[in-house]
Amino acid sequence: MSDLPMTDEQLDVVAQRFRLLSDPMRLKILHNLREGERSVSELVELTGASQPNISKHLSVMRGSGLVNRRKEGNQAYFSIGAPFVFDLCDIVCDGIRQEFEQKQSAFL
Amino acid sequence: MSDLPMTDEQLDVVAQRFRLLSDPMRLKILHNLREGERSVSELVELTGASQPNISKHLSVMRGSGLVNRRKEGNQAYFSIGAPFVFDLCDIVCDGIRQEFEQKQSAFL
DNA sequence: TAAATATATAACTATATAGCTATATAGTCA
DNA sequence: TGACTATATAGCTATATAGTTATATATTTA
Repeated sequence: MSDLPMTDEQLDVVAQRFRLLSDPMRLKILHNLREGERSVSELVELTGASQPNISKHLSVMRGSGLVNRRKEGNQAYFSIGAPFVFDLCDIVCDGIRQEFEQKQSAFL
Repeated sequence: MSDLPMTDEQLDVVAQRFRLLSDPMRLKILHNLREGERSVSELVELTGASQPNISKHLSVMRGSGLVNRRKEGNQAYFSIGAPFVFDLCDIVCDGIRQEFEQKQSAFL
């Protein structure tokens, strides 16, 4: 988002990206991929979600390049496709932390 | 989002933050606040949205500290409350750009 | 080949929310 | 005071989508 005006189309694309990251289960999946690739069934076990649910989230994220898929036998291994998501999450987490600190300090 | 496991509550908070940024009109408002504070009616004019719509978005973003409000007489001036949102947008925009370049290069 | 396993998809339901219209609230100025 | 302006909110509708169950597809193995 530069200082230049942005078109509505550009804003839509960016908003859609943020929307992908606005679901706790998708964040949970991404978090579990942080250490390396995982099969669908591994992610099902790690997250506690249903298999169709996980497959759907992976499909959506794959469509935007957020994750990659590697098929091996009858399994599908997914991995992080856009490492910058962790930068985003770190920034958000820092922001949340700072906000808590500000709220805390208001009571000192 | 560290390497440590995250609780479901933490994931919810982070997801909610991303959700705030997942709407084109809110991004448009934030973009228009980049150069400095604006009144509600200025934002109405700049964005082309309705006044209740703008007020609602501002209210939501204010609730999460994304924008600040300063009242002066009859008017309410809003400004950026969390500058890191622009870092987030820049990262997303870079990611989108890179993706386009990759897709382009696949046709060379 | 049949049975079992892994993943994907379809159809549905429930929920969240963006934007609308109408109205309320609050400040300014005659 | 009353008329006017700026902002906020309430109630509604339409839409998007997360999660479910059932089923399809595809691969492995007996």
